[in-house]
Amino acid sequence: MEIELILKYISRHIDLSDKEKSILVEHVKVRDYLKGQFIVQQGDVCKYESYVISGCAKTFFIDQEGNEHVVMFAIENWWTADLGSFITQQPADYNVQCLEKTKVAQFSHTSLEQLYAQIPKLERFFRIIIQNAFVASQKRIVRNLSLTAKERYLIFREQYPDIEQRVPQYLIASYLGITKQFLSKIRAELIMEN
Amino acid sequence: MEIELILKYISRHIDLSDKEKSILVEHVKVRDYLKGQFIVQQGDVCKYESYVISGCAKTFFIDQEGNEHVVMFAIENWWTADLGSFITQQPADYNVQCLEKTKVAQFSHTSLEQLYAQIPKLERFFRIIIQNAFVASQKRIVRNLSLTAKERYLIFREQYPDIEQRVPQYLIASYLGITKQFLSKIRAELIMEN
DNA sequence: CGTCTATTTGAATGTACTCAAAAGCGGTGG
DNA sequence: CCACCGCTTTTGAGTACATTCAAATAGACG
Repeated sequence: MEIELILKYISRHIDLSDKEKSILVEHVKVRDYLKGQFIVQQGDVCKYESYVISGCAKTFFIDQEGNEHVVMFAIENWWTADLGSFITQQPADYNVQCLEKTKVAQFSHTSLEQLYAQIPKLERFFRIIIQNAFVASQKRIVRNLSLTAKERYLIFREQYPDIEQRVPQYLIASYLGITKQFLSKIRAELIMEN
Repeated sequence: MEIELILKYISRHIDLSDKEKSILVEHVKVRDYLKGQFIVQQGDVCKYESYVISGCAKTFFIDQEGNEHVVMFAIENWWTADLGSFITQQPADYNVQCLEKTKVAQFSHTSLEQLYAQIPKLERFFRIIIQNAFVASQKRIVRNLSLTAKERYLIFREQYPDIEQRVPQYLIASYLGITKQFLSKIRAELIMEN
């Protein structure tokens, strides 16, 4: 069953007894989204932390000029949410929208607080997950500051080959912080070079 | 005593009994650094998570071309470390260097693991701290992608007025991802505008 | 006062952007 | 089967934001 997947994933970081597993399962909602549906909408409070079982979603926001900026992608085994909104229960800055038919396991804010109380080890689990996410986020900042668009694209390609193949190019450009036209030119250059 | 400060800080997020406080204190090392000294050096394993009691430090790295890039600053009540290195106990990517005479409270990797075992609530504490750091990090990515240098500088100024006054301008330029000359020109423009 | 470091200013250049238009590509219906 | 539609990607010309290099000022400290 698909819920086994998330238990297995959590068990990579902490040990769970059968009882704890069943408590967990009670608090998880598995939900299916169609391509184009929103898991989180800018302005709404982010109700869930969502673990992607299958499919793919983008986190993005629209700036003052109306331009879309992709903050991150989430595929299988990734977490997605507007964490800032989830933590504070204030309106979200970001949208999370499915790019494919997507199946997620969701924890609500109250469920998660109850789970933390009943299974304190989960604090550890999420600490580790977020720690890793933070380290990755810092690395991305560093790359954005020190590398050219071309170098960033090459790193993205080798780091997320799965994502590159599943997502339209203009969204990757947005994630990299460049225009779709410029990414196209970078790609043309790369082809020339070989 | 200065160690009270960190206990007070931790108590903002979790309740600690007197016994727990004393366990904590046993595992914390307070250490003084002079201006210019390194808390972490690129290539070494990052041994401590350091909580800044007083003073100021920069996290930076040197790229292939030999240019310095400031990743973050840490002042009073901030944590600093190469977290990636600390977690994995692999060589650090970053340097942490004091910009002033700096007093920190340090947790070693083994101390922290022992503390997690003895005071599981600390998992919660660090989860919360890192969660907030992650959210801030994501926001910075977004700003770097969607705003001009001038806008980013204005936000930095209002967000970290303390840091701006204590740190040389060329380091702020580096943090913002621009050259020192360009920051100088932005400042000239801003003065014109008023 | 002189030296060292930090900041400012200016000119030439480069990287990435905007706007506009063309080409490619997948699906749908005649 | 091909023609057309909508959407994505490519190409080109002109522009803007930020950089490099060089030199001049300004500040800090002994």
